[in-house]
Amino acid sequence: MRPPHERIDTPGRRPEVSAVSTEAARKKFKSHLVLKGLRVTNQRLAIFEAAFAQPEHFTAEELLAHARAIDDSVSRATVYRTLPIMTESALLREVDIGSGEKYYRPNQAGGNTQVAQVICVDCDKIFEISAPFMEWYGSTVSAKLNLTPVSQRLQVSAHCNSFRQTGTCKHRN
Amino acid sequence: MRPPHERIDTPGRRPEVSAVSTEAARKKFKSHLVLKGLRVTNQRLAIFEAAFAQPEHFTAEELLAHARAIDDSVSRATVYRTLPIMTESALLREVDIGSGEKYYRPNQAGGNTQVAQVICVDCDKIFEISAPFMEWYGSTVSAKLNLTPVSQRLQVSAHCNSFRQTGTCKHRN
DNA sequence: CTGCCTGCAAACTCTTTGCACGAAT
DNA sequence: ATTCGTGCAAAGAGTTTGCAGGCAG
Repeated sequence: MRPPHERIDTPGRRPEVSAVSTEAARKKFKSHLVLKGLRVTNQRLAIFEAAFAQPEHFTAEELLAHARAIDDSVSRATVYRTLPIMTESALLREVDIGSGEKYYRPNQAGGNTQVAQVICVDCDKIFEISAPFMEWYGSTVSAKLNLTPVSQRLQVSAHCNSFRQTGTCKHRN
Repeated sequence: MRPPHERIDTPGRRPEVSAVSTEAARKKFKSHLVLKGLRVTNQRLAIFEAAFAQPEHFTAEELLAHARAIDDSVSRATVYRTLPIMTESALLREVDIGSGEKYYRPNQAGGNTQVAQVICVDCDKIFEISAPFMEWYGSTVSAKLNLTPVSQRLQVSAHCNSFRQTGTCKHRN
């Protein structure tokens, strides 16, 4: 097997959410709300802004904290109610690494949806790698079972090499 | 990409846990307990037997029910305390499909540990497919990030084609 | 006999939900 | 003026844990 392309997001090459793409996403978010007959509330907007200001994957709890910094009336319940809206509209991707809590991340404009994750088991830091072959694999395998593919995920758990030596991970914490 | 080999476990070709392999596993289980200084209790044995009698992936709750049929003194707590012992000794594999509860499955003797899952989102039925390239992928990608690979998982979520038509899945239920 | 193992029930974590009030349209 | 959205707190699901008594070695 030879993976088509690969692009690794390391700290030195982090895809920052630029102001322009955030603006486009904001528009898309509001449109989506209106289209679905949902209301454009300050809480929903604050949650949106907080989500798109995150440089890394974030949890619901982290999102709550940052959203409250923007609008302190935001409640945990509203965060949990807004997250599905944002994932359904493809503004966010949900990343479940099997750690109890789910992570979220703004989707790139291009809809770069075929991504594998490499997870540092020492600090839960998530690296993402473009892996377009996943989609091909999903289709191929589903076809053999007479199923219609919905999504696929590929995750690698790994130890940080510096952890063994220093006892801590430089990635987070 | 061209996956090296593939083997799909369909109902017609289900890898039954044969009596002989169960016996080998039972020996391994007892050895493991002794080696770790753990005690060989009736409850642990009942849980082992129940696990290896399952023809499909099973949950902790299902395992509890079947273990109780063998020894009705088995408690939920002991099931949850025994599962890690059995996964650490590689007798069971843990399969997390992100559905709230974890699934388990006896490991094949050969240590067929590189398996992808295809999950029917309608009924949660889990198909397994040998995918040895996962290991290669994990190593390759980890190396680039200066990490040491621990494990990898590849999962495809899919709709059962018959579900759209009949409204039910023939796989389970 | 000693100390690990057990069942019970309470605790825990993350997420969802019922309800009455409040705000967007 | 409606009706949907909200915060609060309680409920829920799956899993873990503290404790006192029980059984393996």
